[in-house]
Amino acid sequence: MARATYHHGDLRRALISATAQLLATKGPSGFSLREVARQAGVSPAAPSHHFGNTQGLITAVATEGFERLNAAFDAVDDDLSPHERLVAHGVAYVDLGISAPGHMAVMFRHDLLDTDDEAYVATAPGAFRRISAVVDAALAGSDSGADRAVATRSVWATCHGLAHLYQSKAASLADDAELTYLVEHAMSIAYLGMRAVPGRQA
Amino acid sequence: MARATYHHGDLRRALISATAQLLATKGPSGFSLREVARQAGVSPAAPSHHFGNTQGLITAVATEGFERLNAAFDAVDDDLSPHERLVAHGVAYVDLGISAPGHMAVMFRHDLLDTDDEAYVATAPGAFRRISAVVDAALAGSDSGADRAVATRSVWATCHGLAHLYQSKAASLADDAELTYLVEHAMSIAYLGMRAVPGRQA
DNA sequence: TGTACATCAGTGAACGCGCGTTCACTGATGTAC
DNA sequence: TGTACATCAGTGAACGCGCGTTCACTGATGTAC
Repeated sequence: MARATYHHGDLRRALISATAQLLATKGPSGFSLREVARQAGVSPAAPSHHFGNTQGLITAVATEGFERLNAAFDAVDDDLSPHERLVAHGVAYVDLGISAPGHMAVMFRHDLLDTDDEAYVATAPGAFRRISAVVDAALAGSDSGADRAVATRSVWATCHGLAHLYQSKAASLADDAELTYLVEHAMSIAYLGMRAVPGRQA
Repeated sequence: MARATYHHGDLRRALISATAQLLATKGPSGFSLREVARQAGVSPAAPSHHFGNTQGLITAVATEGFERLNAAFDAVDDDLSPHERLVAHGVAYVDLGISAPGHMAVMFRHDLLDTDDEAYVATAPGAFRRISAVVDAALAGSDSGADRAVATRSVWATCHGLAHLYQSKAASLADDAELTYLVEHAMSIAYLGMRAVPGRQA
């Protein structure tokens, strides 16, 4: 990856991409600033120049991951039923784990992130808010006694757990299609279950 | 932590404990063999002597984690209803995340483990089998169309996600009691949901 | 009970390595006139 | 259009550090007689 010019052009983006790729293949433990620089074909000092330190670079990757997740959520068809929308959001979540494993690997690693970073703070909470809205819609019109905050976190945890187990190869899933099948059914179980919680009248 | 004798007595156990504690406070990225040796008050070469390398030590911690998880599952009262047993298993799972965060931090980190390790192989799959049995019991007697393998993994992922979000402080849970409350309701949602899946007749 | 000796568990100094970060620098780019 | 100069982006050598692992060693333990 030899550069034609002395200046790179868009080193910031190149470093983020290289980091995501490195995280996907070696995981956070196998990651180093020097290795990223090597992969980007750039001197060892260059990453510090752009991101200050490791934490800054990891945070930039995580933020990009949340941007993609929010975009995927927003791309879900408004005309779907609440049930279908919940399923679609679950699928979007684990799809990110498939298509951007490097990003996913650090998005919730608060030990590696600078959680005060401006761009991160502006992006990350949006994902949770979107899930929350979908769960609200799923509960609307039912006489379910389910606590909305609880239902939201339960859905979130289920998506997160599926993506995580897939990523750690702990779920012994044959392929990506099986994961999609799995999350679809898991979201249906969540939908049916949260609506079936006995209400006040019951 | 000065030793009275030249021989430690039970260095193997001491190293595992020190590792678990270190993992709980600094996470896997902040862990090193030398630091563990330091915490155990032992020379830098001692851990290698017992576990070969980092992977061996981490695998021993993970295996101990699975032993505890299996024991907690087995301690669940047989006389409970299937619904209650499912809830109790979920609680047992996240309780391990609370009481043994260091163990939990590595139990599914296949990138850090030697998954061919004899003790690990003898222990780890048992946890999944126990959850599987509880889900089977929860579905028994219903005309649910839910795929058992799917329901099992969904339950597993939900527990895993809750424990993980709690551990990474991503779920902004006030305290341990709130996590327990959360998992109880999440398991109820799963129970009700998996039984509500339309069957063949529907 | 006492002695000799084999085995075992942990030592500690040493090694080479990759790391993050620094700093004076230099080549490229953009702007003013 | 051409020139001077300021700004910017990335260099590359150097630093000190903590790491995992090695290896000859030594102190403690256990066993045989």
